[in-house]
Amino acid sequence: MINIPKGTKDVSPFISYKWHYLEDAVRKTAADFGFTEIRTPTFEHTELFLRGVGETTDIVNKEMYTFLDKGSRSVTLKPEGTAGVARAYIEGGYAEYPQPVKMYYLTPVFRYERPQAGRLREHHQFGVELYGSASPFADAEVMILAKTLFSRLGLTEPVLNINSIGCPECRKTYNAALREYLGNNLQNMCASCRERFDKNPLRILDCKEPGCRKITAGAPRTIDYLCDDCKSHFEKLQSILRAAGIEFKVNPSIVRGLDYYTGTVFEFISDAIGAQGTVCGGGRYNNLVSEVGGKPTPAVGFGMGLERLLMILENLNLPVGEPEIPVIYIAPASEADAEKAFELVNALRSKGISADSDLVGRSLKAQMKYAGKRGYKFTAVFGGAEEESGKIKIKRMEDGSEYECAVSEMAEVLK
RNA sequence: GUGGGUAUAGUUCAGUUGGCAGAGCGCCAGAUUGUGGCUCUGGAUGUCGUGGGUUCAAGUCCCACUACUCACCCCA
Repeated sequence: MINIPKGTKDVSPFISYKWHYLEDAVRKTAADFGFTEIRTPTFEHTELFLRGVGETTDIVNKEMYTFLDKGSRSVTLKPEGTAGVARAYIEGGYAEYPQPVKMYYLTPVFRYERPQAGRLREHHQFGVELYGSASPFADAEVMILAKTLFSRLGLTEPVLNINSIGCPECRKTYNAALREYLGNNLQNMCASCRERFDKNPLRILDCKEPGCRKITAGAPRTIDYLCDDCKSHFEKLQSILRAAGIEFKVNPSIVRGLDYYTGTVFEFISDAIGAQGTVCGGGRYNNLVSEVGGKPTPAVGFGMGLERLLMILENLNLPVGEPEIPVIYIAPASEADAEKAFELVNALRSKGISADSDLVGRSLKAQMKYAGKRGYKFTAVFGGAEEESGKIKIKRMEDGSEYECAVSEMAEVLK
């Protein structure tokens, strides 16, 4: 027996309708906000992620599925969706189309990690990317899109946390202030924080070690060191969100784990799915396009974990769609009627009515049992009597009521 | 990479001081020959995760390995 690779999941034929439900809601919402779909390859040159995501990040350092192909090129299964979109934006000359360019994607992403609740090695993300606008309205637009999707799915719960980590200019003065503050306490912090001190001190704010938390509790906050531009951008964003009636809280400890973020960062956090509560994370990344070889282009977007989203819906007993079962099951009355019933089913299908019939030679009673369990809305028995009279009784399984009509008119009746 | 828990039928799980492998759910069939859900009857399905050890005897005790799972780190 060969089993499924660690950290991956099948979507069985009995639950795939839940994914269709989610994906339909996602596509509809994205379309309503003026975003159109972009599809990029499942793997890219490794170099793209090194430069795009950042060489100091955990994703790049220890989580990528990287291998040499048969031509000795180093390629990597995408660990996130944004870098590939940036590459496509540059390579496809999207900057020559009317700006801003608003894109969304649905894609599998791959990270080599220890799986746990809400974390897989292959998971699926819905993401949006808005290129060519530096306005805080663009930041707000992607946040409102996410919030709208949640509401449409019946969710009030994931809380929007926002922060600003500043542009490279404010980052310089902030890092200096943070290092100065931490300097004396450095020997009391955990090993990884001591490492972060040199490479990326900002990340220390995100540490969950109780000892480090104590120390960072009074640490300088990025929002207190923003330059004038970043400050007014962040304030304007908040007033836009308030005007839109979007609840949020400013959370100075949100710093995000990807190096491309500048300025606004945000997460939608749920407490319905255990330790991995971030269902959506994103922000602004004005340096990404130039970092991977394009002209400087302001951009903002987010990634949303679909497995986590589905888990939240199920844990909160919210609707997750309906099984996709044909409208009607036609039962041959006896073995002799199998051929005629088979023809009838195919005639209905050719008129656009979804229908099924017996494929295993079961008794009529057993067929009804099957139809009941599988959840067909209607059933009808087809046999000698129906063939002679040209009439058939359509039974509504919900309440057992029957409606008689001509066999030749079935398709119209079922519509 | 680090730590805890678990591993028995398709699935959820019992299995006592070591003594014939079990239940619920599901699946298949039937309950006077053309109608489901309820009920009843019958049936199929096991390398007890793998390998070793102790013992007259191991699902049960010991060791190793593997897988799964939760948590840390980090992230969706």
